[in-house]
Amino acid sequence: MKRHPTLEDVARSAGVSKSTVSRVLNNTARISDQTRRRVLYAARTLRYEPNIIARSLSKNKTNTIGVILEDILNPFYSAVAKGIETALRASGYSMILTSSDFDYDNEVRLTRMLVRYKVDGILITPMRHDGDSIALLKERGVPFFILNGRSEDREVSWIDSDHFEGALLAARYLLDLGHRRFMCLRHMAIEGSRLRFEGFRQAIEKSGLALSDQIILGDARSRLDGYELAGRFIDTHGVRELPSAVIAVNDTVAIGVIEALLERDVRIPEDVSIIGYDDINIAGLIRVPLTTIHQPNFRMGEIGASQLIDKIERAERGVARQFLIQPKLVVRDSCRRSGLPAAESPHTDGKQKSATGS
Amino acid sequence: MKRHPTLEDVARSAGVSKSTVSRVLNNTARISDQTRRRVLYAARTLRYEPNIIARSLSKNKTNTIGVILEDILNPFYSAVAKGIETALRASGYSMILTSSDFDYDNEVRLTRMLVRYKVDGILITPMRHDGDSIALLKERGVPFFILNGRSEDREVSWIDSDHFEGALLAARYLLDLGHRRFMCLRHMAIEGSRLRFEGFRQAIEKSGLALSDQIILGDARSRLDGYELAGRFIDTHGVRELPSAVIAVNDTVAIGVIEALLERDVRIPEDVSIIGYDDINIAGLIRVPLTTIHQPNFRMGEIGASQLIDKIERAERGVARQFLIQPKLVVRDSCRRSGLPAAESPHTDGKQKSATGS
DNA sequence: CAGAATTACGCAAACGGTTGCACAATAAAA
DNA sequence: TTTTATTGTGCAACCGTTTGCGTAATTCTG
Repeated sequence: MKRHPTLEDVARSAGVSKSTVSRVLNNTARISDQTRRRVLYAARTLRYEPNIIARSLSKNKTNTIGVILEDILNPFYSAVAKGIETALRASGYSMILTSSDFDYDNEVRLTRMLVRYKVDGILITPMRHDGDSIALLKERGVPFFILNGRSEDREVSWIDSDHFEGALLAARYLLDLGHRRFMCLRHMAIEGSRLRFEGFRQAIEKSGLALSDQIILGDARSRLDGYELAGRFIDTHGVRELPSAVIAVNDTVAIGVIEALLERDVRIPEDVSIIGYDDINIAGLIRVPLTTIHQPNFRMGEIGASQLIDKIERAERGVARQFLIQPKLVVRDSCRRSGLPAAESPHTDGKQKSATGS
Repeated sequence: MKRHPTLEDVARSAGVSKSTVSRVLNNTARISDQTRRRVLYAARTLRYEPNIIARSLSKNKTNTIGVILEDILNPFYSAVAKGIETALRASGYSMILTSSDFDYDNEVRLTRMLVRYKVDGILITPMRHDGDSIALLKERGVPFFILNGRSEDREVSWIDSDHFEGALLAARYLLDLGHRRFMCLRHMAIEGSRLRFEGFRQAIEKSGLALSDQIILGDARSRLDGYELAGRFIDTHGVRELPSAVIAVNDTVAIGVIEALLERDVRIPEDVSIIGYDDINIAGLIRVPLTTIHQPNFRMGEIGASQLIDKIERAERGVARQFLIQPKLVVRDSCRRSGLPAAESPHTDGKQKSATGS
């Protein structure tokens, strides 16, 4: 087992004390040119690399931030992670990336782990804003920032898209296209997803329809969930029971649904319209280019990371900041007017973004 | 600034020494039931969380492994990362995930950073097997494992797919379909990608064609690269100069190419066939389900991580292991026989995997 | 019931850095 | 030339754990 050279080794080799070496390497005091040169030379020849662990212990600062996302396999979160990494790297931080896999206990466990690692701050997509994770962070005074979620507490900072509004946009769009019966794939364990469902419900009820007439399938978070839930529905109720439109809690679920439908020879959008949420980068590239609700994924990661760093470095002095992103409807090819014969599709070229006239 | 409770605090509160607390918490010595209870009680009420940094320094073990991938945005690597995380979590390790963005200097910088962090081991997708990253790791005796790459050194462990063979499969498949002129999007900065190009070259030359007759576009690694390179080609040379088939260094590039072609009203596969590499999870779901070469992404991450842990925990005793994965051709809808009029497409349902009869 | 073995716990050093303070050597001021 | 300020460096404590060693108290043995 080779031992890595330490400050002590460098000091010995340069004939000075540890403190001097430390000060030279960190440029933290006036050192004579002669010693400086000697120290640098020794450090270089020994290929000295400072032990960050020791430094962290001593300075009580790790220059590491912890990230807890719900699912790193979801392209939406990949992009968020990328945004985070970009911002962090620019400020000299690195990240410990973890994924709760939509499991609350996991999330709490990971939070505890990161606290133990003494990360300088945490970026988290919490499943509940009043859960144990947030509570622990508050108690310990660990700076944190909520991604893709929010909090009633005026003291905590977050960035979130307006899920409610986004879902309203989606539902209204389909309603405007004449759809009256929907299949909604929701996921009630996550706050944001619950809000999306609320948006859907409100749109339905405001337009005089009964929520009980809608088909609501539960706990869909991944492509597989969408695939299985939709597939099972058709296989037990038959294709004829399919409503004319599907609203999915996110794009990956939507893609799974599309798979299941196409496999059973249901045409999209001729037979069934479908709308997603997130606008993941491949949303426009799948078999049926997906109409969806856009939120700026990479940017959200970047903002979260830089806000967190701000908070860490300015300590308590800054006030909390909240960002509520207005989602946008992105019309592609997966929706069309209800009851229309399989004629002209409302194909729109490129990424025309527009809001429904409400 | 709140201070986190330390061993000392727990000890004081329980009326014992630090050592005792440590031993109780780690179950590392016989302790009387009475004291144990007192200690546990104190720890619980103080919400004590051990300081991993201090522990790491003391034990000279961080239980963290560093991961350097080329691009976390590429779904192939997302899946690899997921596989890694799964295996690590099962063994009580966590990961620092970083991405070199296909930049060699970045890779070296990140390696150095991870060495400083005193990670117990490193999983790396090195751009060169004889580069500075690997050299540093060897010199320091940091256990490492190469993902998606290999090394001539018998001492180093790696898992890689047989890029050469895979590219051969791809090229032969297209040759068998009657294609004679290709556009190849390659990426020479990465070893694996170079091998893929070599496979392509060999297939071309063995079948009596001239490499110089092929259109070779350089340094494509992302969807955007594919989109721009292909788009630019058409815009300068005209659609008529397009060959009948495209071979892309990976699926994301292939998807970019497809985008560019479709935008310019080139039909796939009627006008141009295209084949990718990696079989990322959405390869079958894009507008034109992509024929590609499959490699087991998640599994590769899992194997890499567990092999690395093995190496770490068994120290020097284990011998190096190499895994060469045989890639498979996955036929979907993006290729068809050359010269065939836009008639019946060779659509195959689902994910039929087959090798070409060579 | 004395001596040996075992049990339960504390002391203090170590891990590898950082940093406040002391102080010698030199330079500037009186 | 003496006093004072400045510069350059070392000493030692500290960050929060783990762990080898020592020892008092308890239990076992014959």
